Amino acid sequence: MKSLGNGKMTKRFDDDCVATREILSLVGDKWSVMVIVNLGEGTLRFSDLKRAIEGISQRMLTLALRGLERDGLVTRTVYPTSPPRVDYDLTRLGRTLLEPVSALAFWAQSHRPEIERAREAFQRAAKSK
Amino acid sequence: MKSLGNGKMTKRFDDDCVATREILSLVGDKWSVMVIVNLGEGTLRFSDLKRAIEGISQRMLTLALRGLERDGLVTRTVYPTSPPRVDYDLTRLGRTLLEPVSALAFWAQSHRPEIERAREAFQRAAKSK
DNA sequence: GTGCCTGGTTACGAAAAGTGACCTTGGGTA
DNA sequence: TACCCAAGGTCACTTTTCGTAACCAGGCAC
Repeated sequence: MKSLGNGKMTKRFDDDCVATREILSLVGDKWSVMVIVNLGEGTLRFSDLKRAIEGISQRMLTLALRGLERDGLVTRTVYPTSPPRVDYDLTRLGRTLLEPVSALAFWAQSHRPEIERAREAFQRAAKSK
Repeated sequence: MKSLGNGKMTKRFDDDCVATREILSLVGDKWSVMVIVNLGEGTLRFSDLKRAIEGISQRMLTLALRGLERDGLVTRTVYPTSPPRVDYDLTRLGRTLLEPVSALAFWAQSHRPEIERAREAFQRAAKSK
């Protein structure tokens, strides 16, 4: 993703823009990111993930996992034991995503205070306006 | 974002999980990502962005820009000319986000074919099931 | 049978995304 | 003067998606 070096850009990026956006929206989903980061540690079961990702509901976790599975980022392995047991893992492709996604998560964590300050400042500015 | 090295993880990450998620959802928004990547090139006007980001509507661009402005990632400069002119720029903080976000956009572009193949395979698997 | 466990699915209300029409302020033009 | 345009929005409305709470399957234990 180098600069296009003309100060106007637009055109070259445009071509892939729609498709890229579609893929980004996969990643952009906050739950998916959390799933990927957690699976970066290794295999986890459905209930592990549910516990690990604070605030996620069963449904949202299911949807996130289905999406990731569909896109070939996560594998789903069912053991027909009782009670049933389902393991989730990152695929090779999923692991390639781990690095950029972790970088993003790290950025989010480390710049959180700055962002919170900016939000407060914005609030104040909006109020006094 | 290093491994927690215990194969279970969860706890340490949990603490910041909710807040991190909130910040990720900012970035995760596909339109915001596109705005940031485009502004990485330099100053752009509202209409430049609208043209550059294929498929975005006026309203969605406005909302994305407001969100980014609120979070201190972009600045908005109004020139009271006629017709009015509004410049958008990344802030220092916004530029720190450029690198991880570009990495992600690059990942999305370069793995697009793989993901598309995975989706097709998933479709077929679902159909035959 | 009743209850409990995991890993879901369904039903439904709330919130957000997305769309199209409209507004404003000045300038050009006919 | 009346009309139209351009930039950068906003508003009203429709469609999607999110999120919650409840329920289901099926094996085991009591």
